[in-house]
Amino acid sequence: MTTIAEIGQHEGQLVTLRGWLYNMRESGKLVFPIFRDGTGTIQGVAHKSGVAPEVFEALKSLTQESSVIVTGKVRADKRAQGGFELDIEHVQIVQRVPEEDPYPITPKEHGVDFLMERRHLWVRSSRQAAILRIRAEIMRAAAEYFDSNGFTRTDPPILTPAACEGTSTLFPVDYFGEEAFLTQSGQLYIESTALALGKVYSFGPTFRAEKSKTRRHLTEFWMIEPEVAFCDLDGLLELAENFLSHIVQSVVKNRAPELGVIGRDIAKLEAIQAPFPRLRYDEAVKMLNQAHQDGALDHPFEYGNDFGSPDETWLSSQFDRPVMVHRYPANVKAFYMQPDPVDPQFALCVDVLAPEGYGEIIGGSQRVDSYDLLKARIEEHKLPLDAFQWYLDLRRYGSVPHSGFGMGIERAVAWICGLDHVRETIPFARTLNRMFP
RNA sequence: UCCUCAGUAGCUCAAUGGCAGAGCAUUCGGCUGUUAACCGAAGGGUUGUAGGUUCGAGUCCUACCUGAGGAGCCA
Repeated sequence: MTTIAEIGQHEGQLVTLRGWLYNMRESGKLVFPIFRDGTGTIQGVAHKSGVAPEVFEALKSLTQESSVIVTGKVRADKRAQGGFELDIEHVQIVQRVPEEDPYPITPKEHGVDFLMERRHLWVRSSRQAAILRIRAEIMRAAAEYFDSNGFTRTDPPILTPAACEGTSTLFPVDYFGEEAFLTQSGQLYIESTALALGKVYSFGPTFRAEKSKTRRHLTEFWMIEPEVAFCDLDGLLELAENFLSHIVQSVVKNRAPELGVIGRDIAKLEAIQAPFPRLRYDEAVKMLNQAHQDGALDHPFEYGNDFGSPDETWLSSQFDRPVMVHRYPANVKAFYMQPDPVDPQFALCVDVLAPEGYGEIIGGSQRVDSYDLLKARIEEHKLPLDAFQWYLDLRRYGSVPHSGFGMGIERAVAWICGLDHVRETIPFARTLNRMFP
């Protein structure tokens, strides 16, 4: 018993594979069934004269996605896509897909709606399977980076009593007759574990009931968030660039075959090495205004605003590495962000924009550490002070400068894989119009 | 919530207001090296729903439904 991924180690040997029929071509007394087993695909070959009659008939009768156990000899062949072919000797059909109800996803083109409606089957295709393996590597490497750099993983609750930021829309749930919400970020909770353990991170699903209909939005997405005590904005920028470099280089090193399957330009990923370019908000605004004058952007940028989606897309396409834009105007950013002591109009925050036009994948900041300022901010934003008393405790008892960021896994996967929509980056995407399957 | 576009065979798409079509998939037949194989044949339709205009509507009009792309908001 072996797998297609390891087939190269068995050249000339008789092996048994367990899997499914991916596609089949025939030519007279020859059949070319292509098998997949979850680790890859391989083409089998059988001559009518070379195998037992019942084996040849069984192969000819196979329908797409029928499950099989197939035995054959591994042979290197220049004509084969993976370099190897299987000379079939025997096949056992585990379950044959009936032709009156054939597998619906053919090797030809399909529309988005059709495929999303059959996402439970679509994940079997080579391309989707490769994306899911790369996603898994990104998640593994992300956790590995923190685990091996002195961080402790502390998981925040998913059911929460109130909004963390008070702005985004939350999904309400009935909690024994009281209203609770699905978390939209673990940040406030890991600020408290950071003051307990020093360097912490959280990694889990988050939920936002925003009615966003774009290629960058899901209502349920995974976020990895580090939070570090005694860390300022400069320390956070360094953390972000080292973290991202580690993830991308891990994917290049460990998932090269999958990057090949999806046709990703590996040279672009190899260039993702720290340090990353850093831009103050002011400098970014200058670039945007110049771009508008040059006709690259339709609308002039108004100083003091947050960047719009087209602005981010343009900015991020100007660099071959992620660009870190820092010190936005404080009034367009969240209430918990520390003002810059040099000029308090600006917040000590950062957005990391992925290159090739992918835009924001990380948002973070140094947090307000003064009790009085944080309390004033909560009141200014008309947030319920009572609900934030526990959060204010973190500034009552041993407050220290601390910083953290959040990275959306699906946006990172979309960028690293070069995809044009985040719906393909998660096994079952939850979007504004789709909760099925 | 707003703007734009789309909905015809299982799938991807055609059809000037005038006979409902093709490729792929499926079934049958042919082919001893196919690479989204190819060649021949067959079956397969309440044109998203409800109204309206017209001698005649897939096509024009109205409303609704579903989906897609974008804006805002965000990761």
